Amino acid sequence: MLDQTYPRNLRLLNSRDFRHVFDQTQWKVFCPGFLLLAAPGRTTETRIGFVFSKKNIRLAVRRNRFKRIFRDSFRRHHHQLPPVDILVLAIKEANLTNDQKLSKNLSRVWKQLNQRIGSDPI
RNA sequence: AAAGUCGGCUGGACAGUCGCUGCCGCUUCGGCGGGGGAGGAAAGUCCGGGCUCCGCAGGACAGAGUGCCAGGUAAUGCCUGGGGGACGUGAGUCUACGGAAAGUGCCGCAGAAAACAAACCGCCGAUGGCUGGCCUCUUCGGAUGUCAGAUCAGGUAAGGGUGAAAAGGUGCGGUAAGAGCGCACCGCACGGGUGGUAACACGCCGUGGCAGGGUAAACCCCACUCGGAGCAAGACCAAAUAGGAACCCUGAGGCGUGGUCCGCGCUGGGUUCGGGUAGGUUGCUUGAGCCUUGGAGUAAUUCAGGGCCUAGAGGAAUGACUGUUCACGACAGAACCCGGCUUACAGGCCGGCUUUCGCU
Repeated sequence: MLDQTYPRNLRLLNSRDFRHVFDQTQWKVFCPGFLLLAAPGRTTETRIGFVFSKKNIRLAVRRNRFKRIFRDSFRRHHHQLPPVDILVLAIKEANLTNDQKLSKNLSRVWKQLNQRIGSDPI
């Protein structure tokens, strides 16, 4: 049975975690509307965090929705990924995408991230 | 039935699988099970409170807000009822609704004139003058009277015309023509009376021929209200590092220089305490609460009895997928909590009332 849960230790929890990813960014992956930054993990787990500003996604409903789609996809795929810390940034084009497009893109995104890490190891 | 108007409700449903989260129970501390988990606007943050801290807010000035009356409320700029005004056949809707007789500013175009009024066209020309006819008188120059004409002085504001607005309207009298000039009725102002808690109303009485443009969401004047900051408020626990205080120990110590000693240079260790950063706990959901029955009140609301506990996260949960189904699903996500207002909103449902038409 694959581990598809999403407990607390798979999330970036405080500003130190976030600062770490920003300062130590080693891999980047684009996804329409979003930019993923990744850095070597500070723990033995693969972790994820979000920076969605009101400036880029105006409605709170849409911000929540995108996070949930990301989180759900992440909990299904995180077992494929090495222990890195991932940060998802929303950019202005996030307004142009929608739920279906995003969830479609995501399985490709994880694969792409895995390749980047494989070709440029820690 | 159609059109309209006012008010209220609702905001896909069901099942399965995989997740998240706080609560309860069990636990071999790995987890397992159970039952909770966004809104009518959670939104804008525009008002009013509770709560917390600063503080103790007395006066003056400034500033902001409110502005018909009564009631409701913890409170309000909100709500309910009432009054005035405007709109609509009507149900109803709208109303920032104190003061223009304290002062200042502004008022396009048109028009003769836009404010201690004035007089373009028009009307009149009684009165004073001018010209002519006639009567009477005559000192033969004229004088008096009367009639007519022109309209010089002048009178007038009814009519025309301009405008949103030009010193109230209609009628009769009056006059040279006119005019509140006089009178009647309507309107207006003031005083009184009656009704109403009051705003205010009156087919009531009296007095006065009669207020003198608009604009105060322009300045302003008047009356009333307002201490400041906000849950990142505030309270508690508290590493590591640096620094501080007190006490104790050492000062023949330790480190450096040096081959070693002397010498020279620099100062240490321990315990406790308070402040306090990261971080954690709390504030954090039982409340001006919801449902229901009955009473008071036109209503807002309130009183009494019974029942219920209904999100509480924290880089921030409430989601994803699959199937069935229907009217194919709008606006939109809690962040200390309430009461309002405002704005957004696919559909659907219910009720009151009005107008028109049809039937009995």
